[in-house]
Amino acid sequence: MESIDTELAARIRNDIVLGNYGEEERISEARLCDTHKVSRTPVRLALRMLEQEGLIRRSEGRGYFVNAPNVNDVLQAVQVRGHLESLAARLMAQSPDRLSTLPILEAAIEEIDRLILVGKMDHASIRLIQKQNAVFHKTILECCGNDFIGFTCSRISHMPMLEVGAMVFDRQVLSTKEGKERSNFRLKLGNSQHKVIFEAIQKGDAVRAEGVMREHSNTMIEYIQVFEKRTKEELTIKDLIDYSGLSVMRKEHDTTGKEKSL
Amino acid sequence: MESIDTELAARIRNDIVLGNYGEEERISEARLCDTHKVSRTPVRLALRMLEQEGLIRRSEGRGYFVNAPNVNDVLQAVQVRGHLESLAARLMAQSPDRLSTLPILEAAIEEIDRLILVGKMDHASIRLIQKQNAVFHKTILECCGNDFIGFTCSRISHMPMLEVGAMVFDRQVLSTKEGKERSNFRLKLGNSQHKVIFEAIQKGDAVRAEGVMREHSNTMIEYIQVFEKRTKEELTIKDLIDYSGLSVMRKEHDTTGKEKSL
DNA sequence: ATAACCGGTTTGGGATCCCAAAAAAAGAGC
DNA sequence: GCTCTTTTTTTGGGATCCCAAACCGGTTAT
Repeated sequence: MESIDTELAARIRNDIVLGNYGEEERISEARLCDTHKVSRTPVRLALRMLEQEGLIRRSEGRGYFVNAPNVNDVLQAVQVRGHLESLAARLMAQSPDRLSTLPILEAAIEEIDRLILVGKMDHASIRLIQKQNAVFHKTILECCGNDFIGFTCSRISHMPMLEVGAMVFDRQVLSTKEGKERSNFRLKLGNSQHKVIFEAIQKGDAVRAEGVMREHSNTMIEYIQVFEKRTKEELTIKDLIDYSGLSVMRKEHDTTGKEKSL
Repeated sequence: MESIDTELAARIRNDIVLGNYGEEERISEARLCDTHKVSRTPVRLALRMLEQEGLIRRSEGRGYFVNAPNVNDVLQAVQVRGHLESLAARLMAQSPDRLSTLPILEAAIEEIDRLILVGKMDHASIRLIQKQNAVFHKTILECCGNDFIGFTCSRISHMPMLEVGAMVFDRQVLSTKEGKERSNFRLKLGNSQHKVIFEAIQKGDAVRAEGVMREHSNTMIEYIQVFEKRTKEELTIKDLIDYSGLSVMRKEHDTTGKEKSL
C-alpha cells in the first residue's frame, strides 16, 4: 500500500527506537541499501523523513548520525503530549458544538468499565481497553476545534509510548494475582478520570477538564518513573514497549508490512 | 551551505504559505524541476520534508496536493505554541538550576525596556526588540529542562508567525502618531508580562509563570483577531507576514540564499 | 446516448550513474 | 618516531534512465 520509502522509514525508525543502532552511531546510505535490499533513492527519502522526526541528524560535513531517544526523552515527550491533550480538553469544553461528540466519549468510557468489570487481564482484553482508551483521547484531540493540536501530536507520535492513548502495563506484575489487582486499580482510576473529564466537558467546565486531563497524563509519567526506580539496570525503550503491550500490535503491523513488501 | 533540497524546500514552503499556489492545487515534480531548474532528486527530497511538515500531502493515487494554511491555521498554531511555552515557563519555575539563566532573561527585559523608552519605532528598533523578545522566549524554551518542548516548537516553526518570539506590528498603524502610541502601549504591556513571568520563575511560582505566559500568548492571538475583524476582505497570511515585520528578515535571508544558489 | 474499452500520455517510484567533497590511508619530510 | 602532505577510498548529493500505474482522450459496442 505504502511506498517503499515510507515502509523503509518505519523499519529504520523501529531499529533506532529499539536501540539496534548505538547512540550516536554513524549511519551510511550504502549500508542501509545493503541491509534492506533497496536502492539509494528510497533510502534517502526515508532518511529525510527521519531527519524531520529528529531521530537522525545530518552532519555538516557528511554522514548521518543516529539520535537514539532514551527513556528520559520519552518521558519528556509524554509530558508534551499530555500538555497538548489538556489544551484540547479545555478547548473542547469551551466548544459550543461539543455535544454531538459526547456520546462517543461516553461509549468508550462505558466499554472500558465493562471490560474492567469482566476482569480478564489477557492480551485480548488489554488490547480492547487500549483501543477504547485511544478512542477517548483521539476524540478529544479531533473534536476540540483546534486541528493543529492533533497534527502536532501526530508529528511526535513516531516515538514509542506516544501513540495517542497508549498505556503502560507491567507484564511482570500482570503475572501475579496481586499485580493484577494493582493494574485493575490503575485502570479504574484512569477511567474515573475519564469520567470526570467527560462531565467537565459536558458541563463546559474548561478549567476542570484541563486540570484533570493534565493529572491523567501525569499518571502515566509517574508510573513509568516507578519502573525506572524499580529496575536495577538502566531502563531501555525496548522495556517500555514490552511493558506497554503495544509490541503485539507493532509486531502484527510489521509482519503484514513484510508480506506486502516481499 | 545547505544542500539544494533544503534550500528548495524553503522556497517551495515560502511559495505555499504566501499563497502562490492555490489551495488544494495539484503540484507536480516535473513542474517544480522546471521552475526551479533542478533535477527530480532534490525535488523529491524537498517534497518529503514538506509532506512531514503538513504543507503538502500525497494523494493515494498519484500526485501531490498543497495544503495551504490559512489565517485560522496560523491562529491555531500560535495557540499550540503558546500553550507549549506556558508549560516551559512552569517547568523552568520548578527547575532548581534556573538561577544561572535568569540574568539572560533579565537582560532581554531591560534591553526591551530601554528600546521602548527611546521610543523610536523604526525598522531597526523593531528588529532589535523582536530579537530580544526572541531571546526571552527561546531562553525559557531551552532552559526549562524539557528539551522536547523546544523540539516540538521547532517542528511547527515553518509556518509564519511561529518563529519563537515573533511579534505582530501593524504597519498601517505605525505610520500615524496615535498608532505609534498604541503600539508602544502594546510593547510595554508585553514587557511587563515578561517581568511578571521573570519574577514568577525567580520565585519558583510555577502556577503564576504558566498563567502569565499563557496570557502573554493570548495577547498575540487577540491582536491578530483584531486585524481579522478590521480587514474588509479576507485576511491573508501574506498580510500577517507583512504586519509582523518579519518580511525584512525573510527577504534578507532569501537574497543571501539566492546568491549562494546561483 | 451512455458506458465500457483501449491506446497514448503523464507522472511518480525506484535504480543507476557521475561527481565532488570529505574521510581514511599511505607516503614523504623533519 | 612523529607530523604534514598526498593519494586513495568512501560517501553523499544531483542527474538521468526505466518502468509501472494512473490519467486522458477517443473509439466502439450496447
